[in-house]
Amino acid sequence: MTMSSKNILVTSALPYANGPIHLGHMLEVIQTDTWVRFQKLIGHDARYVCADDAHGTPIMLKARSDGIEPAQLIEEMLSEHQRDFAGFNIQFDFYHTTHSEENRYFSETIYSRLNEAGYITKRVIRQAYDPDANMFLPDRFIRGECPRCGSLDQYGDSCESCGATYSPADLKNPISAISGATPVERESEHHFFRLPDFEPMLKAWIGSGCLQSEVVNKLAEWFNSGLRDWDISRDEPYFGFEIPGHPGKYFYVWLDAPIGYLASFKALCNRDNLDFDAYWKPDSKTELYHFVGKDILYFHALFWPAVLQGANFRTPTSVFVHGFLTVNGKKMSKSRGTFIKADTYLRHLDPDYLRYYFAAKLNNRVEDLDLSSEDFIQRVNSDLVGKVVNIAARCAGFINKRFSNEIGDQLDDPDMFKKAVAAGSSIAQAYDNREFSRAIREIMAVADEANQYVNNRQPWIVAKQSGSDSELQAICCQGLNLFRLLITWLSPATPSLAQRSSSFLCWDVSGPGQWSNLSQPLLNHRISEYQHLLTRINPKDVEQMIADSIELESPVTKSHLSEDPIRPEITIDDFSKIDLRVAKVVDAQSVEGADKLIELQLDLDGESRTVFAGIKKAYNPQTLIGCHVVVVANLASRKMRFGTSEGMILAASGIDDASGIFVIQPDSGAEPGMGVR
RNA sequence: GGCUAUGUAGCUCAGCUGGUUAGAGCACGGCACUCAUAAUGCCGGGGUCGGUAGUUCGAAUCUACCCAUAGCCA
Repeated sequence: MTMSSKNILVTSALPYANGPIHLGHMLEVIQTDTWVRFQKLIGHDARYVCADDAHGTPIMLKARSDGIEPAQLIEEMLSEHQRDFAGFNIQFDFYHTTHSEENRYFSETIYSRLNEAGYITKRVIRQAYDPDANMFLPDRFIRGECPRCGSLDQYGDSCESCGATYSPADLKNPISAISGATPVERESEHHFFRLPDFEPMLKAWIGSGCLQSEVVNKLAEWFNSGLRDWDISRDEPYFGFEIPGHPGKYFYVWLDAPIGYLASFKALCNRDNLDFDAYWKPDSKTELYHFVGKDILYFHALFWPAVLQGANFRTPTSVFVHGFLTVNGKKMSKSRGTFIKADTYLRHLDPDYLRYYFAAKLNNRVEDLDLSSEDFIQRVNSDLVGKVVNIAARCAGFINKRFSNEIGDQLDDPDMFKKAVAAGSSIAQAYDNREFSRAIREIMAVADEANQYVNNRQPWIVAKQSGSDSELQAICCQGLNLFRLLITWLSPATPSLAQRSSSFLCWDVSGPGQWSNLSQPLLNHRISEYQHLLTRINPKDVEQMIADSIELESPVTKSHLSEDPIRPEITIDDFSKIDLRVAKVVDAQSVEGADKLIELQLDLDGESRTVFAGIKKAYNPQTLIGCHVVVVANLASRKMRFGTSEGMILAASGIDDASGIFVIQPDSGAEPGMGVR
């Protein structure tokens, strides 16, 4: 592939700093890293930046529940994320955080440029507010019953059960997921980005032909339903950047997240003395690509180009969208052990296995990709170890033993080698178009030819014939040069295998521009002693990784008996002093001012009792009416702040009520007044 | 519910603008070889191309409807 060197800036979507990196993140980052490594390998100037997305309500709340400052949380996540990416040999030119001075600068700059150009409007909106936590509630933090199908405990924006979408105000019996309080409506002034102003510009951008067809379809859908203003402000308390001149108002995390691409690149420019404007001015000749998952296409293909244009920056050359990762055919799930963290993977398996597998299955369409354990093991073992590494192994022995590591001065079959080299242009094209699966397929076809070649030439026979040394050397030289081709082509996908191969061959196969040197075979060259370049995947390691990933839905870490041991022995006479009776709940009211108590009116076969029970957290008073319960009928009355309790009802619970409260009810047929013995 | 994708051999996937008996890898069966981490090579079995109807001389490939799966609906 011959072309003049291009300047390319590439990004992956910013991982959110409230949780660990998992294999879903790795799919995108591996795709991006492979593409960038390929661009460097064919001689382009490619830079790859990313950052942690460190703002927003979820991070604020996570920090609060962990009992630390948000700044500390995001700092810890940042180093964890960087460690995981490094473990997979992801070669970022810069990895930053959106909680940085560069990002503050660009967020403010972009906002003020948009504002000066008239692209910001302000208006008052009504929104759910948590009166206990004193904050506005994002949709996801409101839970209640679906207005359409009535399913319980659904999010404020959509129902997981029937798929309905609605606004939080439509939810029945809404509660705040933060405090449990009932949200109230409250007004607030918000800042909006006037997206509809950019419709012509966006259509032109889409028409430039660089987007995937699925993406174009999706965008058309949004255009058809009409563009709307985008709400870009949030009220305090919020972890993020305050909008200058508007105390208490913050930039919405989705505004400053993509701005993190500029900020991270700016930090790279500062470090490496690059010209920032050459990449970001409106008429820039450089290329800019964002790799993102299909879930965030909206932000990258609609808001982001418009925001950039409105703020007088260049727009992306393209946005490359990929699908989701599934594991063994299902969505990743913690209870099935298929929610695999990057860190867990690395404890059991070599990163190149996964990188190769993803490359072998990725294409340039918006399709989900399945990581199937069995397929993974078979594919990696037979392709990488059985085919590719095998070629080096079966030739190296002769060179090491018979020719003191000298590869010799000629190929056995130059035409065949030339033909193999020629396959490189189609492979390069496949890589460049992000059709990695095609690239890998074509590379493996050459590996097959190489193995066929060795089989046909039978070096083990030649080795036994006297006077055939130079023939034997040329055959092995051919094999090793074919191996060099293969490993160079594979190096964007399997960098650590490439590195080990480089030291075996004493030749840097993955250096910048190496792709174009392949037509010149390695001759008169000394290699190293062969050592195994890659071991097969042991299926037990995969099993163990999945076993380590299983998280029990409700881990029972403590036992009730150990926390609350059985008390000293009593006699039957002691027990018979307690008079337990069946009673019917006639009425039940929540007690104003008490967060635990319900006031119950009980009927004991004509006798009426008022009992206060500490079960409000677990029971809705209405649902108790009509139930039969067990009451301690001869317990001395007790005066309480809210009235006198004439008895006590029985309920089961753990020592601290955290694992629930369960009222004891007699089996059907029991009548009020019956004794319990 | 609306929209956008996807559905090809046991598994993972190729099949470009419709054109001869539908392909590859892995898995499976047989043979060969022994240089190589039992790796490699050769041969073979296996699919009514999600379903139905239609357009066409001809459809896995185009159209409509249906089924299943995934996602989006700010």
